[in-house]
Amino acid sequence: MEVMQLDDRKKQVLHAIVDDYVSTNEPVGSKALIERHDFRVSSATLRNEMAELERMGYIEKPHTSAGRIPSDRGYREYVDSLMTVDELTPEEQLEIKQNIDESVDEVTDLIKNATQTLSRQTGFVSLAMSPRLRKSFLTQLKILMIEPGKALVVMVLSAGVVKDKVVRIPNFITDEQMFKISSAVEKHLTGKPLDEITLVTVETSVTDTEIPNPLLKQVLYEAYTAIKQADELNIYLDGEHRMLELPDFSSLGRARELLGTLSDSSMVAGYVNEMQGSAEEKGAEDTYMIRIGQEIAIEGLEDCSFITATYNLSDSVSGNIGVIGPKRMEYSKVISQIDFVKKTINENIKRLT
Amino acid sequence: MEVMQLDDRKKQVLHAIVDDYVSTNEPVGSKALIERHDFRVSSATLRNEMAELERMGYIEKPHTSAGRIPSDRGYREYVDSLMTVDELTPEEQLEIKQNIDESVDEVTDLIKNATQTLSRQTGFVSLAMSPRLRKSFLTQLKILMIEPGKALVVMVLSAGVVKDKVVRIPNFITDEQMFKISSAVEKHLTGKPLDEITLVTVETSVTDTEIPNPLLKQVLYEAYTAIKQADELNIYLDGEHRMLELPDFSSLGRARELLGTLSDSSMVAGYVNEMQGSAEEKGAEDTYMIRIGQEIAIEGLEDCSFITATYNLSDSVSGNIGVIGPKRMEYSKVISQIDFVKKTINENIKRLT
DNA sequence: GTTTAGCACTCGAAGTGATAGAGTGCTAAT
DNA sequence: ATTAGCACTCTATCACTTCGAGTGCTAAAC
Repeated sequence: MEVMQLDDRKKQVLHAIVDDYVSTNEPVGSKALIERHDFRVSSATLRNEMAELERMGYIEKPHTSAGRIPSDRGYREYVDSLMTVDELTPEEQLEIKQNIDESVDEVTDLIKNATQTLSRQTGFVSLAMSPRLRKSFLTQLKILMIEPGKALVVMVLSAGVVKDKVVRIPNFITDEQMFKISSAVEKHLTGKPLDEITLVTVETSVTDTEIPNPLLKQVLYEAYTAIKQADELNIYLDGEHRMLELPDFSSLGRARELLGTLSDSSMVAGYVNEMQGSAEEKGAEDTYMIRIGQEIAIEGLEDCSFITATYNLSDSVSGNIGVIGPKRMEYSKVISQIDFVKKTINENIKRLT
Repeated sequence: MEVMQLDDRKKQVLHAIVDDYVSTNEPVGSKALIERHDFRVSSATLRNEMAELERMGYIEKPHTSAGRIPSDRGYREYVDSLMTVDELTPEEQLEIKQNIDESVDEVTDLIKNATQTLSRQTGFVSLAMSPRLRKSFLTQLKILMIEPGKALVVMVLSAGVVKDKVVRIPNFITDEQMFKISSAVEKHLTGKPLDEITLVTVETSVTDTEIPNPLLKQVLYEAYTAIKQADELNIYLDGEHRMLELPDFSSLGRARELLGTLSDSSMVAGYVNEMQGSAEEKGAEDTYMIRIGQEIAIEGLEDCSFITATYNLSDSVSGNIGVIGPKRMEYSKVISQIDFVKKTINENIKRLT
């Protein structure tokens, strides 16, 4: 595993091996390589090159007398410097557009829709993270009485998103009291970003002395939980069953492990969020995040790759959309698909806001 | 396939065959049967009985030299007249209670929670249908302006359920106008069951002449769609991945087919709803619905059984909760599990309302 | 008339070689 | 540096056998 640049021919060979393995799903040998690509050298030479590539850690053998398959490092090199990403054909673009456009008034539905489309198009599992709203600020907040003991907190956020939550309140609170509380809280919190709102902020927003303090406190606490809940991250996964169609997971054991892992969606959500965080630190906001095989720090996804992109609700509010598929995938194709879906989402969001 | 009552010994034999097959997952032969149960006869006699049971359609052979497995009809007989359903043990009850009780303020979350628990306990796919709200009536309806061109319709229904929907409205509508519309609509619709509210009902609810008619109509139309949407049925499925653990679906083909079918949840929803409808016709409201194998009119679920029970939000508002598992399941156990989960749901709903 | 012992028969599951084929690494010649 | 050639390795596959559980049937026993 030396530290050493790949010369041009090695790059060519690695490129060819990845391409062939992706399309055939069979370890590729020196002879097959010669047949399908015209290298101007013999298979023996290729064998030497391949032996070297293996020593360098880019490819590996399933067993002695088989061809080579790319290692994680091989895929990484391929993704980072070998492949070229093309735009989708107009037909492919149209297909995606048509699948998404029929859509609706709410951003959530739009995203779900897009995620489903993405899964159908790629044949893999797709996922979407809800927008990270912590940077968005409150533009409205109303607490409506529903019945004695029950109220609805409605919040409108700067990104045009509406959230609400039913909360329980003391039975004695009257309509008028609640109206007063609601106005005071709204006045105090409007314009504040969600991540700056704390329980203290909420509690100090009402100075009314008519309402018994313990009751008031309880109402404000509930309002606070509603606000915090609006800030929570949600993940949406789609197309898990498609993984069973892939030869990569045709062994029941692998399939079981994979779907088991994916069934704990909160774990995946946490990981995506972490990835996003570290990407933002590096300032690489608007690009893709690609994790291959072992790079994914989730048990059960060692044979998968993970690609996500970022969609934007507004300047400061964004979410992720992406794909989990087998390592052996057409990276450039999938990336352009995600890219186009992301663009379509962004366009539609503009239409909705 | 004669029409004929089973005599006592045949019932005993069928009972034993189902029990053994369910617990061993292997076709059961005459010898094994003798060993495990003390019939006071020889294996040869059993063989004769089994041959007869086969002629009558209760059991079948996977192939010539194998033991017998129950047919759909055999399971049906077992479920209808052979098995006995016991209560869960206190420990099992406790486990379920603990899993559900940590729960929350909203009915939706309660149901989801219970459904997850049901899947974990049975090891099968579980499902829940949202409450059928068409018989519930509106107790409140408010239309809140969010920003020019956008409003939130909030509905409170008799069963204590809150629904809302963001709608687009003409930009020119002012806050005061909207308030007038909202009050008029609310006044007119309060107390009406959802299924009696039509577009006409909504449109005739406002007689204000200040607002230009086309604008008014558009707002009312949007309000109507919001109400109709509240009425929609939703289904929630959980634990699909658990099916891969079952020996019954260890052939990748079957597993693929099953999960593919389940991924179209609206199809399952439609079927459950249909089942519920026909059960209500027969007046058998408060019992279980059990469908076995081919009885399920959904392609891809031929090897499954389908058991659902009914939970109640109020007298006239109910939903379903249940399980989809392999035909080869411990019916009595699963039924008591569903029963207990259902009871727990009902209790918790009382607490919430 | 029902029950039972006995037996020939069937069929899948599991094990065993044997063979073919793809691929490799190495050596020696170009 | 490249290439031809060859010995070697390993898997996949297929035909073949064996084993055992289970059946249906017949004839005897109760």
